[in-house]
Amino acid sequence: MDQPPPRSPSVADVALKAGVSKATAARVLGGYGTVSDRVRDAVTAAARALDYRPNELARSMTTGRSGTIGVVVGDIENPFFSLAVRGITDVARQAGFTVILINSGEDVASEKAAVRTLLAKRVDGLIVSPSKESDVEHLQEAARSGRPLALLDRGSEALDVDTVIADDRYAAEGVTRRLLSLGHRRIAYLTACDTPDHLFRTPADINTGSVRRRIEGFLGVCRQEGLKDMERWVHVGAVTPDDTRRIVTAMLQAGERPTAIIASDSVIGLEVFKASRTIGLAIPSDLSLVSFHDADWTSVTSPPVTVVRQPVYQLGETAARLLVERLNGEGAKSRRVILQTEVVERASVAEAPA
Amino acid sequence: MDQPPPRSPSVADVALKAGVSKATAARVLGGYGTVSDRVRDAVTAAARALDYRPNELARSMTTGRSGTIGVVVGDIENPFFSLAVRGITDVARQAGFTVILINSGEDVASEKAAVRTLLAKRVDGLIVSPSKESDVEHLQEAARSGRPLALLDRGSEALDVDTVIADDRYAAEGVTRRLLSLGHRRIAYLTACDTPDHLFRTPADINTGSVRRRIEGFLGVCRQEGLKDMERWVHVGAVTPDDTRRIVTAMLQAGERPTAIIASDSVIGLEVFKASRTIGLAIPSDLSLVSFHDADWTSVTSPPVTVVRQPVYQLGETAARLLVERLNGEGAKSRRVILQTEVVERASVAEAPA
DNA sequence: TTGAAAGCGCTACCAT
DNA sequence: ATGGTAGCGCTTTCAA
Repeated sequence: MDQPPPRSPSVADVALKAGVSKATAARVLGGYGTVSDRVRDAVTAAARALDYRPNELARSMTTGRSGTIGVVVGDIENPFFSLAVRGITDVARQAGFTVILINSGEDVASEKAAVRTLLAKRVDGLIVSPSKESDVEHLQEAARSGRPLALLDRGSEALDVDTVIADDRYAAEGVTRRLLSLGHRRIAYLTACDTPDHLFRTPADINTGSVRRRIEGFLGVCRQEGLKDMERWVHVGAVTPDDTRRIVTAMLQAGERPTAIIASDSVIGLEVFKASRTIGLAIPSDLSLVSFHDADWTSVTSPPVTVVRQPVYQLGETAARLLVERLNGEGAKSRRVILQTEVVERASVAEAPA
Repeated sequence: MDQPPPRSPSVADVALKAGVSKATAARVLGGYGTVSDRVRDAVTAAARALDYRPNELARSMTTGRSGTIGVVVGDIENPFFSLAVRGITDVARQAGFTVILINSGEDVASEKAAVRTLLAKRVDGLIVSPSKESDVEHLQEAARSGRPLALLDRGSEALDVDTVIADDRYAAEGVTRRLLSLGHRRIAYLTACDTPDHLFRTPADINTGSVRRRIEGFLGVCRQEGLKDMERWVHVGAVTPDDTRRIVTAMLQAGERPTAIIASDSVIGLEVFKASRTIGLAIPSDLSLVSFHDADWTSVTSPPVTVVRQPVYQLGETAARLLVERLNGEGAKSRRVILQTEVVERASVAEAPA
């Protein structure tokens, strides 16, 4: 009548019940080696009777593979990342891997902790969307530890690892040229990336690779067209919707307000849309708006929003595929994949007001 | 000059280098037991020199705790789930747990596989948003296996476990009454939940708890008001945006079309919005729309959409908190938490057209 | 084809 | 305070 410790049955238990050795039971349970049909049946029956469940932990201990990949993104709540993560999980699952997800909040310290945790849990590989391109020693370490690493949406020159990004610079250049051709001269770029003093001076201030490239593209085209000092139109620190609202409102109510705004992601784009409406500025007659990320709602607003469509799902999918290939021992040198974007012209962009 | 196997250093290695026993090194490395300051320093130094990384897998093997909780949701890409998952991960992280995420695609078979995988990986606990209330033996099993389970957004009478849901029935009743009072009689309810023949007959056809309760509320109020046979206005199978578009278009172009539509989530709501616009039906004069889930974009459309605001983040947060408490040995009997919703009246609802 | 035994890296218990 | 040692559940030689 005493309670035996409710330990779940192990191979040893199954072996005992099946009347074979632990090794033999393990062979059929683990699906390796060779066993006679009779023994296989006996073991299978015993396992079923005992409701045996393999312990992946123990398996991982000896094989050295955990069947897990760690994913670190800024914020799963952001539709950009949730879509990318969907791409990752789909590929991972199909390849027999499971995904551990950690949000970094775009904070390097958290990101480091996340990577450490993941490494400690012995993930087989990592997919990281590094919050800072410059601060990557922890990633370097991960890579050196022998665990494959793939970078998502943001690269790093310093890191020789598989990388999947979009053609951000090119996209920004295109958008900027279009705006310029419509007569816009006061064009603002608004990003969540922040600097210590919340001020922007040079692209070097921006640590997020994808965003830095966009700003470089934006600034470059402006310079080409003879516009100078456009740096003052780059606004950083739109971290939360509240931040964004504050920044946009200030910007739009200033003496010399922008005639066009480029939003670095759909969450920011939405806030710009809201704020301009609140202030009473009409899009696109008073203000043109272009947003990165073709979020699903951007086509139903009035007016619908012109966006840079990024292949977000594929970004995740590709990163996962590269990683899985590497985990399977394929591929020698690291690959950098650049996925193409596309500008979806809708109705939030018009000629600059006189 | 020969390569020693690039095995990462273990406690034994650190102990050797520090000139202490394995047990002692383990004590400082694991942060348990007591050690002299001198020894602690020596071990710490050795660990640093060797770049020692604890192996959580091994630790889990002996402690029986993996520091991981498994989460199974329908689709992380759906803003509802990504927000709930954010709530979960925030709480989990703070409590020192890491999250393994699996999408079920609202498919019971996938859900079962997911639970099995998670159990095999020896997660400490599970949070599941069960795709079917009726089909829960795998969850029963999980619960019986001694690993705590918490249900998210959907309950099950059959399962005596911690559950966090919203007051769906109440919300649906309120929305229905409001519509009725505005003269609507042809009110459609549109959900992603599907039935084998894609036809709805009775709430018992709907296996997703939250949705079934809403439909019961909807139907109940209608019946109360003397409307009969409202079952024919319940449409199922709006799984993908394409499905939704097809269903909505057919419904709106039928001889007797609804004057109001209740969308079961924001993804569906968005599609209804798009489709009605495509068809040329004006919201709210020709068609009233109410959507569940106060997605961020619902306030910027023209007209803005009236929604049932669910405390989605808190749903996840609470589920995680209940689970963590249970993991810490607190709480005896299972708790069911019902979070309140709120109808946010915007401008997509008006009197029924004559 | 099957079995015995070593060991993965760690914790935990019992001595000292 | 420190060390010895027995496992955790599995895979993997090596023999038989």
